[in-house]
Amino acid sequence: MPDRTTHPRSLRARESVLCATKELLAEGGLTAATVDAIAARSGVSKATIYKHWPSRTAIAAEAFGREMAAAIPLPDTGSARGDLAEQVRRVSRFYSGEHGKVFAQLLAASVTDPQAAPYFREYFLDARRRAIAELWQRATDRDEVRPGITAGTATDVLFGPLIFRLLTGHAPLSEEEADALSSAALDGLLR
Amino acid sequence: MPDRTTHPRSLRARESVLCATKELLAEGGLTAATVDAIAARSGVSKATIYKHWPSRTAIAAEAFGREMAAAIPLPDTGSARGDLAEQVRRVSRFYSGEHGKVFAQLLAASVTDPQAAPYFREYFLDARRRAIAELWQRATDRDEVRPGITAGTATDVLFGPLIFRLLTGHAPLSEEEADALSSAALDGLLR
Amino acid sequence: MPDRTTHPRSLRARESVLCATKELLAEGGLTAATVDAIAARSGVSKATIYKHWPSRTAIAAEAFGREMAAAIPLPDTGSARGDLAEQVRRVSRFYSGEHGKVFAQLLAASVTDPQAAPYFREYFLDARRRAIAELWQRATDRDEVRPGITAGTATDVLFGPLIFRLLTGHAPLSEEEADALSSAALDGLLR
Amino acid sequence: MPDRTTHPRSLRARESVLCATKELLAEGGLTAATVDAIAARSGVSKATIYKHWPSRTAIAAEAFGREMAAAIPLPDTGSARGDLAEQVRRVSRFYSGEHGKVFAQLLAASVTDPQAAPYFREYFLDARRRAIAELWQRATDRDEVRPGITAGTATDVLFGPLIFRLLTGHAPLSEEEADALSSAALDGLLR
DNA sequence: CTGTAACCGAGACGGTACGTCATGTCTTAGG
DNA sequence: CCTAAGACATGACGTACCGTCTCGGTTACAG
Repeated sequence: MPDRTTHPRSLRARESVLCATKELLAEGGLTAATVDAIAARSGVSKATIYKHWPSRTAIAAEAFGREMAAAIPLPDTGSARGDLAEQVRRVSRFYSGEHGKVFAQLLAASVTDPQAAPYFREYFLDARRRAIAELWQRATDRDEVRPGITAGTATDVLFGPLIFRLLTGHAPLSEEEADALSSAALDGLLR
Repeated sequence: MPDRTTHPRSLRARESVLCATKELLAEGGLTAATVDAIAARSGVSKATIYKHWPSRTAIAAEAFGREMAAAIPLPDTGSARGDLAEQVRRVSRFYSGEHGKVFAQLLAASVTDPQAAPYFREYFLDARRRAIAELWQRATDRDEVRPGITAGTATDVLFGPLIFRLLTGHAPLSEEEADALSSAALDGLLR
Repeated sequence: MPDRTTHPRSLRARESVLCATKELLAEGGLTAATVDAIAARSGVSKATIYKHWPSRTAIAAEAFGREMAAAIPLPDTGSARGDLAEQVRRVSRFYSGEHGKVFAQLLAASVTDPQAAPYFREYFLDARRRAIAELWQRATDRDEVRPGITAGTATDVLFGPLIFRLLTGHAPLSEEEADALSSAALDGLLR
Repeated sequence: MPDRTTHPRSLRARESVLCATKELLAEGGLTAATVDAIAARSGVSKATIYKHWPSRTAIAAEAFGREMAAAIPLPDTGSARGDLAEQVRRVSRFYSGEHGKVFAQLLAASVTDPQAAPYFREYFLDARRRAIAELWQRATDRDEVRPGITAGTATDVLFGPLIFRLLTGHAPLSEEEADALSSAALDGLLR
């Protein structure tokens, strides 16, 4: 976890590193975001980098996650079903774009690198899950959900399929496919 | 893809390599299945190995996939819903065990290593998907499925959530959770 | 040493190999004359090649030596001094050309590869030494030589410097230099 | 060329490598001085080694050359002829010993490996040539040399024959032979 | 304003694995 | 029987990136 040092120099270093990493990720994916490359471009030394993050994957997760934080705003269509379907569509679109590749690489790297997993979770999953939980709460309040289904279950049933496809590439991530998936899933989740 | 040479020496080499890899995977996961380690244990030289497979991940995918091929037999409970729920339970159990870790590493590695992806697909996804497609066909024949839902969609909605949890570890893969997921999913997939 | 098999197939194989090697040497020096390359170009299998020669260097020595056999004809200027000086000039010219590089590589390889040394000696040194010995005999007959100097000594004093320069490249192999060397050497060898 | 970094860590690494290489050369000749072996024995990683030297031959040249630097002290017999003859005898003795084999391997390797040639030249030839040039200067000062003969020519005529014999092994390097060669050569070089 | 202690950049380093290359041996099938 | 074709073990190569470390110079803050 970031130690959020408040020393001004530390702050500057953190900022430079995250910015450089963001650029490198955009240019060549996770492969290009070598620690050496990050150090070279950011002007921050490797020693300093390792004082702030436990591994390269962690840096990448934070850099990319920060950038993506507001990339997918929560929809508000008036109905829970509409909101959730729209959210699936948006996430699918995000995954199928250039960013999707980096996201997949990051997720894959987090499997291998246990030190980075918390970063990935913090900067990607938690925010996303909280967002969905909010939509789910709305739906619950409107009494649209089937009884006994938790927000966690709903999230996994709705977005797990997208992740699955993103990682294996066994099926497309088009809008139609996203709708088909969300439609099937929502039939089981909502009344 | 394997060239399935029928040359007897090639066969022996292939066999040794896959067997050694299987052992290494069992002992230390994908990390331990180094090309050097595989070469050392199998008695097959690195040069020969690289004549048969494009990368270490490809070897591991084939070795592990072959072993896992019959690990999850198709259930036959009499009803489509029962079959699919049971299959989700079995896959979940598989993922949550020791093998699950290796499977996750393999899936993650396939994201990074494009040369290995086809191997992973061939030895894991395709067989599994065919199995599900068969169950789905049974269900269709019994007129239990909701109209317009393809076997592919069903597969992803049922198993995507498991994969999602396996990779991120954000939620457990217990039997109860598996049932909760399959129950919600099946409500949307079947009549 | 070549076993000079007289079986017609063996002869054809030998011929093909030597010819292919000659071409490869001309194109890319000793480096290019890989056993695999020789086998591929000659259409003779590696097993057969190794039945006729003990190592790649041996093949190259024979192939190149055969070609170079008549490359430097013995001069006949009328005087021993003239003949020897001219011979030094010719050998120097040979060394400084494209062939010189290959010759140097071959000599170098023979140092490392003891199996090839006899081949190198047979196809290069012996013929050359015999030629010089002949010139030396002529000189002796004409009573031009200083007493007590053998043909062997003369050969080494005359040509050793050229070889030295060829190998280390520390000094040029121009005609002037050759004349300077032969002049100095001959002053010590002849009356 | 060595970068002669004054960084203390670099110095330590350089020293370890050269020392380990020296030992390996003594034990098994150039063949034994593998980069892997050097790295293993010196405790310096291969990556670091390749940061300091362009090739294994270069390391060997420096390590061996440094050791041999003072192995052949310049004689001072009072006369130029005596000095030079004695020097030829000493060099011949050096070549004919155990070190001679390594020297020959090194010279041969420098032919093949152009990156190592400068190292070989720097650590062997240049020092040696400078030494001879000094003797030659003494001789010139005493007015013992024939006119028009440079130190370079003298060096090659005196030592080329030894190198020639060392490499091809076509004739012995005994003391008598050395004297015969130097005698013949000096008759042509000095008054 | 200045001393001093923390901090930093630069980058060398050991380590581990990678994927490639050429050698010389050995096997198989075919003429 | 000898061959072409080529698979194989061996062993070294040179490269990449990781994460640690050492060094000497800066910076920031306290006295």
